[in-house]
Amino acid sequence: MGRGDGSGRIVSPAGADDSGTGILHVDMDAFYASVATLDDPSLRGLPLIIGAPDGRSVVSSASYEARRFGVRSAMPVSQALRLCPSARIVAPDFARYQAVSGQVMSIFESFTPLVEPLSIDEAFLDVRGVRRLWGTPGEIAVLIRRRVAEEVGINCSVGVAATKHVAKMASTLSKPDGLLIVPGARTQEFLDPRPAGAMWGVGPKAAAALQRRGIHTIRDVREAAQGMLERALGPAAGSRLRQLARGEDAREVETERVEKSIGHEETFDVDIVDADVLRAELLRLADRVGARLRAASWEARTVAIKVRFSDFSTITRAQSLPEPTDVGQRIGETAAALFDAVERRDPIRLLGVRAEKLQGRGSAGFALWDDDADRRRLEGALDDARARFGSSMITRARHVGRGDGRDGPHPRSFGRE
DNA sequence: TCTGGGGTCCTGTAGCAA
DNA sequence: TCTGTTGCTACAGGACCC
Repeated sequence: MGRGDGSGRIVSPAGADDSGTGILHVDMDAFYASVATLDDPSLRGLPLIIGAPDGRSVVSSASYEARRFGVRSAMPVSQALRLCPSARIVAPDFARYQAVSGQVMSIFESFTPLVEPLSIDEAFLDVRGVRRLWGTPGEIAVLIRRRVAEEVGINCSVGVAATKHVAKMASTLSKPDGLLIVPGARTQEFLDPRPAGAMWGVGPKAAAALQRRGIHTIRDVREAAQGMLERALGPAAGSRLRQLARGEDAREVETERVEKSIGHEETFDVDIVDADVLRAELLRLADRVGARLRAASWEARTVAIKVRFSDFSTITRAQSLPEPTDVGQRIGETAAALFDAVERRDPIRLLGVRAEKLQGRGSAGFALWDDDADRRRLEGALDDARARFGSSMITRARHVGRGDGRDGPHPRSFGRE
């Protein structure tokens, strides 16, 4: 089956049976690399790696030409270059990806209002109610693929099925530039022979836990005793997986999604020991988190920090606040206090600050604050932060994902496609 | 070989109150 | 008053997703 490089691709013939379906999963092919090629046609046909060329960055996306060499997302760029020395490295341009994503999502919404963006480059569509307007789900999938190619200039793959889970699996199998339809009545026949690890939500750990119990295929999952699955994966995941293996997936396409946390983290070019430098870095991250909270009119009830040491071990610490806040200084003070309470003093490669348990502030922006004292305090804090951290007192890794200084609203995930 | 960044969800544990 | 149970919340860690 699909290994990310297009091998094992399965597509449906024209006019294939689409009875009993209604959910589409549309996924852009090698999205970042496709946008790079769109903007610079001389890159077409070349192995491309989207990522920073140096530091500790990883591959955000790779063209299919690069994937044939074994290059994969999330692989260190240095390793990717060893596998494919001829690859061209292209720096990511997230603002551009966002713009192209907007174009694509608009096309989806011209077919149905029931669009659930999953990330910058993929979405679920419920087309059950628009049959009279546009045709059957299979016909709509063909139209969408054509329009995305003609109007945006990039390829996408579409899975058509009765449920989100099966549609998602189908689009993965059809990549690149494919369409795979799984008629409702043939859902089980489609699922049964596929590896358990191909199921959405089964990562390497869960797949290994299943393998150890002799569960290799989705049929094995379906036939396994509920108790055994729950022991292997926990009660929630065990029971959910069994349902998915039976083709049962009642999740609707949801158009509204509420963010639950906002955070920033940074990996340094070199590991840092100096506590003052680290504290300053925490305050800088907290300032950015506060700015995003205010931009979104959210307040956070909990502040969490993440510390990754030189040996890659990672700890998190969190503390709830007496009162919710969107002020960077308050978040920074809490983060610094959490950091000071960490006893381990090994060199640190990454720091992160996250605002959790978000709640609406009920008003947007600075101007609506009615408390002048708060406003002066924030301005003072910002001035202080600018004075203290305005200059580049430490070197940081070049960022492949967000964390490049551009704050603002963004979809659920932005770093990798 | 040396592992980014931004998220969500789940589980286990501990403390607290009824 | 003490003990055990139950339920809730907070916190830490980990798996997973793109």
